[in-house]
Amino acid sequence: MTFISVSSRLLSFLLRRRIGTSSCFQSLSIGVVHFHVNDNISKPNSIPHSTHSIPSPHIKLQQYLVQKSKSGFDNLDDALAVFDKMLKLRPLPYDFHFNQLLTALVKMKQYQVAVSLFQEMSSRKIDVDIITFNIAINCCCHSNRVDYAFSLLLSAFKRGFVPDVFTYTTLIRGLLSQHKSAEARLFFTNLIKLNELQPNVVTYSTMINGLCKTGHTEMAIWLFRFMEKSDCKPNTVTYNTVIDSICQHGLVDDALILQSEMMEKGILPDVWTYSPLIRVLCKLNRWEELSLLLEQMIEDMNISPNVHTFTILVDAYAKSGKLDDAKQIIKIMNGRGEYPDIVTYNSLMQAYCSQGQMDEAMVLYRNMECEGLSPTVVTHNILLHGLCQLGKTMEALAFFYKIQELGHKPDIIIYQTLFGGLCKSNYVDKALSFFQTMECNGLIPESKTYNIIICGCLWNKKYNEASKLVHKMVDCGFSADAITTSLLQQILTKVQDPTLLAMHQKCLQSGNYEQ
DNA sequence: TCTGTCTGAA
Repeated sequence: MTFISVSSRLLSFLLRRRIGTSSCFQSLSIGVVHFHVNDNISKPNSIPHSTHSIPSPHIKLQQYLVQKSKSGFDNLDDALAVFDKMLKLRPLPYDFHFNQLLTALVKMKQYQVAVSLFQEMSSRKIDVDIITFNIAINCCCHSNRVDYAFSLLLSAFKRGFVPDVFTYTTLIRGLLSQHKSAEARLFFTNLIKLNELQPNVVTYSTMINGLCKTGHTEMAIWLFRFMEKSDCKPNTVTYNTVIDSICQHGLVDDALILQSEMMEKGILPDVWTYSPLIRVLCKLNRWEELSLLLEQMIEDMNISPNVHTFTILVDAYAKSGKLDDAKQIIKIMNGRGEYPDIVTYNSLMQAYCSQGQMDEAMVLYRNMECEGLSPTVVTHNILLHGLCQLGKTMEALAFFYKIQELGHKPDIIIYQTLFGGLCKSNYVDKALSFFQTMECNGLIPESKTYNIIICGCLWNKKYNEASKLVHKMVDCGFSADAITTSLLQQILTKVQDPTLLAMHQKCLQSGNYEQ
């Protein structure tokens, strides 16, 4: 089956299933919370089961915090104002309330603020429990301060708290997110050996994900199989983690087998299970299987694609030159209440650019801003690349300056695109001068950066500049890629220049060609 | 009230 027939089948299928937008955006306005301040600083030791004995401001606070810990505060100042009021409230709110406030901050990803509030609570000797510690430890890990997280573990011990499975799972994730996978593995196994940790499905899934992400896929699969034999069975998240990792390695058949396995065991897949599979099937041009999988997902399993899933499809259509189908997908998304975001638009913009429809891409770029979507460095790179591909080098250069005027900092990929465009139009001197600017701006060239500009120099017969850059590149631990090497060899068949020969020698010495 | 996948674009 061809991509075209799958695409029309899929489109009509999605159109048939079009649903209205969700009407669940009800206002959840909460009245102003009034706090009373008195001088009674006594605090009950345990949370009463009946609300009769709880002062009214505490009940309001509880209701407010329950809602805010689910939805998050509108802004940080509101959260801080509530914290200040809580500090003045007498009797002091329960640790439970402070935990809810900290949880709300976590929802807002205000990890460092949460840690500051925890410190403030500690300095004021406000009662906390192991959950407060767990939240603070988690915040440290999210702020890449796993060292501080461990020092909090130590203070928890000192204060007589017994760390639980949440504490240890959080710390294991912290270590893994800091690429300390050996330490995480040691910590995990030692805790089990010492009987300090009875891992639950989250602990195992965390460990498996960390192993996958740090390149220890085999170990991850071993742990996954071990789990299957244990009392703690893998759940949807565990399967999703492993399926995603297998897909990342392009082993879609293994991933599909695992997906069937989970369904046979009665573990329900979700949108996270399907998205990596859809992505890899698109990438491998296995359209027929893609179509079947989408049908299974939407019709059999009643799982609705989300913005990520749709973007994978938009991107697949865009990359196959099916611009109309990509646009059709966006219409379907709107109809289903899944609104395209910046990533979706970037894919669409790329489709316009690859079709040479730069004007359309620019219109989309401007409209997008009207819709409140802010362009990213990726957006700018797509447009810059589009202009360079069309040979509109001066326009590309103007665009490059304009985005900086608008306050966007170019990244290494933007510079690479620019170098490629300039070299292609024989403005290699300009490229070399931008290369210097780039380095002055603190951006460190990567292998690809060097290779692009070296090729540019070679094309333009700037052999001395090319030679200097080859030496610099090799000294930085990079090597010539296949394109640079073959270009060099091609030139050498015609020109027997000693600089070129030395350069070629240097390239050969630098190890395997990077593909 | 606390822990996990968070997938999509250059």
